[in-house]
Amino acid sequence: MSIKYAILGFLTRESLTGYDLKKRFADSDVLYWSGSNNQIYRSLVALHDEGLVTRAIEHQDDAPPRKIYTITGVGRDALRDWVLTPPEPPEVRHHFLIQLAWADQVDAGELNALLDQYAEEVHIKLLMVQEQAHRSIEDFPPRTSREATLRRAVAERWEAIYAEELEWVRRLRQDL
Amino acid sequence: MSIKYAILGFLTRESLTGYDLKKRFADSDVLYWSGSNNQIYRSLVALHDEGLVTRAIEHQDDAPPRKIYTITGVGRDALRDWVLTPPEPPEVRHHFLIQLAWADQVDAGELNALLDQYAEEVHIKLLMVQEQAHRSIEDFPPRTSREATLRRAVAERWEAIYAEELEWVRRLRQDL
DNA sequence: CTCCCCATGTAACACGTTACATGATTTG
DNA sequence: CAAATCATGTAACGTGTTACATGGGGAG
Repeated sequence: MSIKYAILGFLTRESLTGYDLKKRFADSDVLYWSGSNNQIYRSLVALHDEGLVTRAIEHQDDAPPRKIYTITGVGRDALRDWVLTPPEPPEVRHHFLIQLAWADQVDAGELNALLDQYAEEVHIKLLMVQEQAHRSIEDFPPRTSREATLRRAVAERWEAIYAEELEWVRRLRQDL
Repeated sequence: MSIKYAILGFLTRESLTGYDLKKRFADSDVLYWSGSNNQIYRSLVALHDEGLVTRAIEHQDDAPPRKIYTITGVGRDALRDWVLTPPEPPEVRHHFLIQLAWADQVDAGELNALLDQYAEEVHIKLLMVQEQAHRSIEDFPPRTSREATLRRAVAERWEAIYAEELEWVRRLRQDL
């Protein structure tokens, strides 16, 4: 369920090398994969085997050859099919709430410090997704007004997730 | 980062068998692990090796022996230490937002159907976490008022996550 | 001269899921 | 009689992370 479609998504905008894709993933918090070499290069090989991308090899005498991947018609169809697969609710791995659920054993000072630390972390995340949203719109301006609406909605949702988390933890801090 | 502490958490309330723990995980959406046999039985062996739990074997002639696990003092300390480890923001694997980001290729009818399906799924999740929160409080009433506050805060957060997701998708449906 | 960027990839490990395997007792 | 519940576990697989390995070019 899978990074492969995220790669195909990027390739709809432009042809890219594995290295380029790695940077795209590294720059993005909302695409939650680490984007490690292993995953990307393996996925590209698989996508190529399945005929969803083509590979152009640009030989360079003094450096390793650049392999530039381009999405195929079949690839575009596969991406479209994936977009229409039955949607699932987000999987939220909320470590901190599990920690809190067993936090009655710690003393008040430690608990406050924990909440403050958490608020700080969430705040950083919020700033990051906000900045990414701006950069994304600058770097890849939407081509249709519908795409603009969708992209705005996606960005808003990510911002709201962290903004609401931050409000919640601050409220809890007050309540205790 | 890890299921082992969730197991220790359950064991602070009562001694349990692997099978009991499996049910606890299966009943819980917020503890995001599947709670498969493999994970639980392996974790229990590891916890036992580390001295964080003790194992009492209750032999039964006609059935496999029940192995009842009890948390040790060392185990309680380990759990307490874990609760105080630096908190991290939630990891949100938001499949659907990735789908939406590339959804400009589908037609309006399909997109609406997709959003409706998604709203339905999220609604179901919301009902589930609400029901779980009630059951949890009935089955394991909090022992201190501080624990009650914490448990309420945790439950509220889970409900809010899905409630806000639902509002968001309904708003987007209107906007399109 | 060192560090970062470009550009490729492999190997080992950790984590998690599904399916397999066994067998008694209770419920419909 | 079939299915679910109790109770244990193993095997195979899939996914994802970290670390390893190589090597040229440019910036400070």
